Amino acid sequence: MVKTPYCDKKSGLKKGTWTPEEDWKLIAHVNAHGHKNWRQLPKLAGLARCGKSCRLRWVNYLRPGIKRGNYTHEEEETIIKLRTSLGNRWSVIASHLPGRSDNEIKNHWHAHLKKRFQHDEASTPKLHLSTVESIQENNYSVEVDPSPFQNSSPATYDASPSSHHTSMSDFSSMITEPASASSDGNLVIDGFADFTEENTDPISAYSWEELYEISYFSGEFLAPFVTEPQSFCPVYDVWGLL
DNA sequence: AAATGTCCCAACCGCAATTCA
DNA sequence: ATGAATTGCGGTTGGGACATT
Repeated sequence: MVKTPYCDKKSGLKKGTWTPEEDWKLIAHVNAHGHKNWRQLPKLAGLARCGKSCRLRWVNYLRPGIKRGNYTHEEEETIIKLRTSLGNRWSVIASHLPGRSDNEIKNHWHAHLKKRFQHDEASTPKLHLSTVESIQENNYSVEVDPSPFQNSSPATYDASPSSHHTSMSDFSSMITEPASASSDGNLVIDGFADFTEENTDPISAYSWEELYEISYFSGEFLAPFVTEPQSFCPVYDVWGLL
C-alpha cells in the first residue's frame, strides 16, 4: 500500500521550534473549530506546518490541562512501575498521569528515571513488583503503591529539576522578552511581525495568565474564542500555582 | 574568555493501526 | 473487500543550555 505522506517533505513546510504566533494560531483555530482533521487544519489555520506537527504541538504542549516539568515523586514512581509492567507503551503510561504527554514522559524517563531505575535495580537484586504485577492488560486501573521504592535513599532520588528551561520558577524571568510592560501595566507584544526566526521564544515561556493580558488576547485576535483565561489556557492551572 | 563536552528537551521520522469511501 | 487517507505511537535526533577544562 502506498501512503500519501502525512508530512510532505517537498512542500516547503516550516519545521523546527514553534513560534508564539504559530501557537496562538493553532490554539485559536482548535478552540474555534476543534481538530477533526489534522491534515486540513494547518491550511485552515493559516499555518505553514504539516498536520502531524500541529497535532504533536497541540497534544504535547497546548492542549488544556497539560502540565510541564516538576514531576512529583508519586508521578515518577508511577512511571517507573508502569514502564516495568507495560514496557515502552508511553501513551498508556501517560493515560495514568493526567496532564502529562507520552512524549514528555518518554523524555523524562530517558533523561532522569532510567538511571535511577537502573540504580535501584542494581541495589535491589529483585525488584518488588507485586502491585505492578496485579495490573491487567485490559484494565489499566492502577493503585499506586510507593512501598517498593520507599527504600530508595534520598541521595538517589533527584527531585530537583536539572534543566533550567523547564523549571516553572524560571519562566517568570523569561517573560521579559519580547513582552514588555505597557503604560497601563499590561504586558504588550509589539506585533506578530516581531516574531521572526530571530525571535522565537516559545509560547511556553509566558504565563498563560499573562498572555491573556497581552493585548492580542483581549483584542480582536482571540476575542471570539476567549472569554476568560481558564477557558482555553492549556497550563493555566499550573501557572496559577506560581 | 574560549573551546569542548554533556545533558536534555522539543520536534521529527517511519511505521502500524484505524478510519473512511 | 479493498485501498487511500488519516491518526497515533515509539524511536531517534538536532540544537540550545549548562558544565567543565
